[in-house]
Amino acid sequence: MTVRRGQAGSAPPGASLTRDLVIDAGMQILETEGFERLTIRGLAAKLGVAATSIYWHVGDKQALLDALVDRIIAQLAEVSVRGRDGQARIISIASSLRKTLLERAELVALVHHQGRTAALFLPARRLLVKELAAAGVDGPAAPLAVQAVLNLVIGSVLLDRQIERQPAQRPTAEERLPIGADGSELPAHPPDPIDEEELFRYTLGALVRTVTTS
Amino acid sequence: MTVRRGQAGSAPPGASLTRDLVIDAGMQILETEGFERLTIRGLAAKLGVAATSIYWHVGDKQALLDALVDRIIAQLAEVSVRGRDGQARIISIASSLRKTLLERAELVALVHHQGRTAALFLPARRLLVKELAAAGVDGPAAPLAVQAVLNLVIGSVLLDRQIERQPAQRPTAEERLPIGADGSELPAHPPDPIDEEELFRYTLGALVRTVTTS
DNA sequence: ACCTGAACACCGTTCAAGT
DNA sequence: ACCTGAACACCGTTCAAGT
Repeated sequence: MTVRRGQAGSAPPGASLTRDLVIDAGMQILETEGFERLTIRGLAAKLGVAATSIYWHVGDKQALLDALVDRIIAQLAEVSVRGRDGQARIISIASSLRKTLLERAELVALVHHQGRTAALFLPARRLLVKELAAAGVDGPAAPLAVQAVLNLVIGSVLLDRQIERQPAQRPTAEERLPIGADGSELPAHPPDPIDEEELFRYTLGALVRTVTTS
Repeated sequence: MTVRRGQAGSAPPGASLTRDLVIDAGMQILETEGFERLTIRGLAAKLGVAATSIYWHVGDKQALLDALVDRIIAQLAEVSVRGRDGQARIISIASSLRKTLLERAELVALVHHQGRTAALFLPARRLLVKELAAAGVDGPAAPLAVQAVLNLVIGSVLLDRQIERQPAQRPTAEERLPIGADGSELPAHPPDPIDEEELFRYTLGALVRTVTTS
């Protein structure tokens, strides 16, 4: 529990600015207005102080982003495990992680952009190593299997975010050709919009089956 | 073959500015100095014209990025196919695509950021649909399998780029704990740096085996 | 048709100066 | 210790004006 300031406007009198308050306000801008709108000057205005005060409390913009990413990673650290056998538990870890990250896909994109993906995935990595060991997977193949699952998750989240942002990807002239140049009738895009959830489970299932039976 | 200007400095006299020349120069900045250094003003300076001339020839910055992404997609369209049986050919498509994209990972990231990933993957998608059909995979599972392979590739490329950029991800205090709080001895990061190529082939193999035997 | 400079509304950042 | 305004070096973009 930290002290809260008002949603907008200048600061209430009596509360002095702290590093945490600055980062709180930055997080709020990030979530409500998006990354592009997060500026030092805008952040200062929201707090009712001069832009240079930000530098005193948290440092330059990179330091601000580092602090925000630290907070995001801490928020997204929880992973749940369910299921009886090893396969089900591994799939449950990956699925719950994906679900959590999808709800904050913009923040995940920022974490990734700042090069902190490994830290974001650390709790899930620990769980996966444990579950794989319990399922009898060890030796040099184990870290490979863990990373394969994590890659699947982050790839899925990063792609899903793009699909949300750009529901109908702008087709170029070439893509609008009704029939392939070779005479076949291959549609340029999947005929039905693909269920990303189903797609994820499909690949994950294939991967986990291989991992636990080799 | 298009007319080329000098590497830097002002334009040679006699050659009038065209849209293609502007985009050429933009591409050059993108490749040699990176996305962050690509500015309208810098581009104009490189061409020896006023910044406002860029607007006349190609439009605003979004229009410039669109044109650059179109060109990148055209450049990266080639995909090769090798191998006798269906499994080998599908793996060869995915691997060659990954290799091509990895050589231009920064440009791929831009394409992805601009929401044009689907267009980038269109030629590979066509090939995959064809090969899967030849391998006897059809029905509603086919587009799912195709997209699963493509997701694997783009995920691999986006992650690999991050690893290149940030060889040692900045560890937080919590990550530096030598031993897990539960008493187990799980290393926070994979003990050996993972071979991304091997990782990719591992998941791809699992996926293709599932696709061609279900 | 093509190109210009001036201007506007922004950025991040530094720094000397205040209290 | 904490906060300020002024200033610097940038951005993208618009627009009236030139030829």
